[in-house]
Amino acid sequence: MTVTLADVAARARVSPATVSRVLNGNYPVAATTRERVLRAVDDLDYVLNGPASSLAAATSDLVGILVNDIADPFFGIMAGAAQSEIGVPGDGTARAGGEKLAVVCNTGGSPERELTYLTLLQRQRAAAVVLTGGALEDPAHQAAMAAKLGRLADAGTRIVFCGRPPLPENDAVAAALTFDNRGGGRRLTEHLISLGHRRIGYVAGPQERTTTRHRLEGHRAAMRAAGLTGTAVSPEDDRLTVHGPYDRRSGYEATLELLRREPGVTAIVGANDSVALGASAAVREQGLRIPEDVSVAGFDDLPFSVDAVPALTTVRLPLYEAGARAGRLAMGTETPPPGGIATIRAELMVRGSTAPPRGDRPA
Amino acid sequence: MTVTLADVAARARVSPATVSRVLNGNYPVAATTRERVLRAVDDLDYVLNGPASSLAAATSDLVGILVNDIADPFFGIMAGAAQSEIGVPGDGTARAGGEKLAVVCNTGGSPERELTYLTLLQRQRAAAVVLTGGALEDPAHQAAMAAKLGRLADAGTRIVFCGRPPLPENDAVAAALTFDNRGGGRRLTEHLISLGHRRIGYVAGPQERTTTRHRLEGHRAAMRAAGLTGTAVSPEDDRLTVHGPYDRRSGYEATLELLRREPGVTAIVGANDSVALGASAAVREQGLRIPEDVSVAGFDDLPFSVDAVPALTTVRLPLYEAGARAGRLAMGTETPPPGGIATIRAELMVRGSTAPPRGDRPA
DNA sequence: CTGTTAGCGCATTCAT
DNA sequence: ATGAATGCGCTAACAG
Repeated sequence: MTVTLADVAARARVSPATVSRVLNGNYPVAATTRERVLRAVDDLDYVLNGPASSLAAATSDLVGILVNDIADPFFGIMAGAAQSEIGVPGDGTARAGGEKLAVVCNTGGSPERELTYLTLLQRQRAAAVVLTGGALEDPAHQAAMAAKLGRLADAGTRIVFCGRPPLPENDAVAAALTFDNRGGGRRLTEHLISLGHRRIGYVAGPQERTTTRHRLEGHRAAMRAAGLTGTAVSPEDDRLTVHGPYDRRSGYEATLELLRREPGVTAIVGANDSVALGASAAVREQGLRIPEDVSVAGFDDLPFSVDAVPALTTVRLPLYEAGARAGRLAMGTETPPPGGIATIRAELMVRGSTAPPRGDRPA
Repeated sequence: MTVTLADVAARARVSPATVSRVLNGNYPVAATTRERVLRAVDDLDYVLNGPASSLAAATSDLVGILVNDIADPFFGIMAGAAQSEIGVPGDGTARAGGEKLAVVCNTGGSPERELTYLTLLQRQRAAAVVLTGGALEDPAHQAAMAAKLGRLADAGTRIVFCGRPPLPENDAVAAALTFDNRGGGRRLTEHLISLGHRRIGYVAGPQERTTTRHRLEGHRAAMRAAGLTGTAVSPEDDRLTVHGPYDRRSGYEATLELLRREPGVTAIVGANDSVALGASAAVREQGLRIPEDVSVAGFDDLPFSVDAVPALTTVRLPLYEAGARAGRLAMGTETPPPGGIATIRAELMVRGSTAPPRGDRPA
């Protein structure tokens, strides 16, 4: 019923092996023979049987990209960039083999689903896997991940981290691109402090996530350095920090809570831009103006942040560039950084949503 | 080196066939035997060889979800919803077979890449394919798509459309969920007209896309019904319409162009919410206020639209529900609508970004 | 440069 | 309810 490689071989009057060589292009074949084979492929509308090919070759052309939340442009931008480096030449052909199939898998932030997806990709004998976004800090899960990644690597799957801190013993991970979340968080809060803010509310991401912790640590480091809090996490820190998911609703609700706890806050920092947008809505709903009464800041610099009113002060992460680089690393078309680890700089973007607090002036 | 089914069989002291039956669960196996097999699976850390399994069974557990732009939440929301219905039980196990691997493929809006991805999924013998978003109206591409989808369907791949109009002769497509873009566009413009607007600029999406055309047709139908334009596309229509990609930058630039062409416009409609956000920025940059001087409206009601200032009047599409339903249709866990086609309602959301034009009052 | 041969690991007959 | 045998379609030696 379905056309096989043998059918193509018969029509082109060559052996199946020759057809295979033409399609995979990894072997010298006479030009005229190649032509004949390709014509037969087109004539018969032949499509390579991926499973058979993968079985025989003991590797597949599948590349998995794991994301925490596919509806969040933070991940969409990275995933799209990675995919554009990995997959699909875009000339519509794909008659032959060799094209990678870059696919995005949405874990929804669930550690179980993360592991399950890795198993599924292992089952498919994936050529590479890119893991984006922060990791869960639960020791049991980290151990399970390390074990799973080790097995994947042993089976020949190349593993790349993008926006995720490297594992302690990362024999498995070929390369890790990690964002300077701590530095970005610190510079952002330093900016607010230099404007004169002293009581700064922080709407953090979910607990036990590396991204959450690093951004918060940067914030607290800046506060400490300015003598605004103790050296350890103090009750004061806790009172001005609320955790929640990385979405606008969390920013909205946490900000209402912060304003209730401490009406004297003059600035709210969101763990990311979506949170900051929700925070802005809450601030306004309380009859306060941005930035005159309360400054608001975010993190990531997603495309919509510049269109917020007023434009959102935030920390820019080069998501597209990082994703593209991760894609090239997964393909093996870029040499890994020394030690397999590269830290990607986070740049402070000062815009209209932050200003000196009422009746104050910059330091 | 790598553990195979035969290894599991040896350890469990059963035949390979029995192990296969346990893993696929489609066959009666004694409880004690099953236990023994599953224990051996865990002991050996066995992972099914997907390619071998797919080759023997002539079908795979891969499900593809095609999107135009993975960085756009419009697609991310639908894809995430579909994926949550299709894949990954989330209990972390996935020891056995039967789990579907739902993966998202980013075409970037390119018709060639769309076809290439379909070929790649065909090569993998995908169990199902979900195509989201509008289609290109180029006849050559449509013919190529119809042919490709036909071949996929013949090979046993279930095909579902989500937010895409059905094909003329859709034997191949199991089900098509299509948004009422025309109706939504019409109701939105009717709303503006009822507020008293007469000169309404329209920032459309890219040419030759069904979504673009349908939304624009709805807009023009409302204009015509109000006697604000001729029955056909008139020069006037053209003068107040600018096409561009579905992003904020397009909205920004097109709006500057519209304000230059016709300073008397009192309202700008964006083809989607991102475009509307860019339009808002442009309007403000010209020193005009929203909605006092110029009303702005969008389409889709993405999560950030309610946080715009003022909150964006738009047309709500139930993206999550549609994606989830498409996922179930792809899995075969929901019966297709009569005729295989269902139209999904678009709901007008009136918010603060639209108001009567200066010195006017509602009709 | 090309043909021949022998599995890859599993699902599925058919037996029992 | 379980075991034995066959072949899915292709790639990768190995010859020539």
